[in-house]
Amino acid sequence: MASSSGSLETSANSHPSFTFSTAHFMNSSSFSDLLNNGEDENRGNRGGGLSERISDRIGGSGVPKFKSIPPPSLPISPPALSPSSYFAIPPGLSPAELLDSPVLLSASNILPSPTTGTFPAQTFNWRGNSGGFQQSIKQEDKNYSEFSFQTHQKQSLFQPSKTTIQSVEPFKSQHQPWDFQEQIPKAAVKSESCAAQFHTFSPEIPTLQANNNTQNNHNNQYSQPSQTLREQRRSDDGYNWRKYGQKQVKGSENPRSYYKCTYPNCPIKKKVERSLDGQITEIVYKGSHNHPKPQSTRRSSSNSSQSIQQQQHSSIPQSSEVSDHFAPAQMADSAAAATPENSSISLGDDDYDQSSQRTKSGGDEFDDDEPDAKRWKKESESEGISASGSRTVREPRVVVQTTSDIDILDDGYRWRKYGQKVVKGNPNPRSYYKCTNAGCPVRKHVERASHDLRAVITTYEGKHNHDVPAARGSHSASRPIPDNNNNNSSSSNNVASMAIRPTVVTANHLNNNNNNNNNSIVRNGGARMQTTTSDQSPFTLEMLQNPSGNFEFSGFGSYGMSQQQDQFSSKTKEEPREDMFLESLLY
DNA sequence: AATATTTGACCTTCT
DNA sequence: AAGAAGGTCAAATAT
Repeated sequence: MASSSGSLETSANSHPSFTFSTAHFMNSSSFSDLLNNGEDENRGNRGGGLSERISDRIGGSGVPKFKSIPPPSLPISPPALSPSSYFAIPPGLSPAELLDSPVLLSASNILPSPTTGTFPAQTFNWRGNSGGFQQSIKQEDKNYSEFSFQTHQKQSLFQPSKTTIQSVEPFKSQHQPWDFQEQIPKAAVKSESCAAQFHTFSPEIPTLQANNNTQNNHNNQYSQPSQTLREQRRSDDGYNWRKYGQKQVKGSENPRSYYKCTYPNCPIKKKVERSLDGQITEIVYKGSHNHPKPQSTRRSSSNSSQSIQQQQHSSIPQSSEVSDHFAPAQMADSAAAATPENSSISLGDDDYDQSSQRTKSGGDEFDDDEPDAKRWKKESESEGISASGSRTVREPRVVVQTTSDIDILDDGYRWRKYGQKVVKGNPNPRSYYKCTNAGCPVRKHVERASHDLRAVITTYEGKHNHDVPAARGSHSASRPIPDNNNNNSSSSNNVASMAIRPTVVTANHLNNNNNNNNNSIVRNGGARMQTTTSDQSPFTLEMLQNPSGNFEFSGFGSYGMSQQQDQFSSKTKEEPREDMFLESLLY
């Protein structure tokens, strides 16, 4: 969900086993730690931190430079973990098997998304070393890792908002499971899409394994710089990319290249770091494609859009099964667009279909790492919200709604998550959303209070220029049209005139905070924002937990598997989870 | 000529 | 407030 990060990683040193872990959000301290770790990750500790850690993990076997992101599993897993939160897959057992296993997700200590109330995913640390190859898919969303994997046919899947796939080049001679045409072998691929929420992932993991067996040969190619960059760019994931920048990032000798999908208006971007010898050390996807994969690629037809379509279709049912909170329209959208989030870790086909990002995840587009604030700013500029600077105003991004990046918030409007970031002063990630209505400039971001995870702070920016979308859920239908920001005339139109006075508002159990909250303006990078906080108690974390402190798995199921929604599931359709867990805090 | 890449400058955010 | 860092732009250059 909104902010979760997940990881799927195989480490060279580890035994041939897979470890799945769930984030333990209930423990605020650990949660904070987790977040902090994530933040560090974003901050660019890439330089040494990760490498060192990796080296440690690999036993100093000379894992070359490979930057970045620390294995999410570490940070995510608090020392004192409930045995139930982890489980190892014995050698010989493939992830696929696990995926089909009814066992899986024993959600524990998971904190629901502030916006959707859905549970952030479970961290999914997957370590395997078939041959000492190390790779990882992790989310940079640092916060919670969420990695989607199918536990059961009807189990929900989680996908990382940001997914990173890392591999260590040193293992050239060893098994290298994934055949990333972009020389990904020693690369880290992560998705920054912020969105990611419940996504299907099932097919991918198995594929990875399969590839593992068949792609050893390909590994060699990675070490061969013969392939031109252009070829690589076009082939890697089936999409066409245009490089628009390159920077030398601090802490690494490897230059980082910035790419944009060449498809018109496609918002996805990716960052690729290559070692001096040209090998990719890290790939970070941000956002999601709003179009199908180009048909013409050097890839085999099997990898073409058709297969993608199929893949997507296959995932849709799962999504629907899993997440009631996704509206039909969203589901449809998800089907139409091949997005990292949707494809999740589709490392399957020879291409790891996207970043498979997430998400974040990032979902996203954002990232984490991504200076969401910056993005926020820039997007605002592009939409004329607050143009500043001499730069040319960019056109509004074309946003494609996907199941992964859209949330229907309790305020009745449809929101698309476009970013997430851990902001200073609060280890909890702030999710960024924008109204999906075409041309509507309203944005909002939601974050949990640093000192009370149950408290959610929602900040609105702008004013809707349209009515509340047709109700897709019973709630919004009957709900009065909220006017975010504008609950009351005085506050509505002129946010700027509002006094900065954060207030705690008790949200209605069903309707929420609806923005009727007392809005207060909060400075946010110059942008005027209205902050609303909901305080609510109907739902508490405790309610979600079983006596042992873990969330009942059944609770999970309710989110996505049943149309009959219980309190939760019904709520999942709308963001009111904010209300659900609310208790605001602001000063 | 069209398209893609390079690269220095600019912008924003964070410390 | 200033500097550092990351991200993006866009003119210049290359293919």
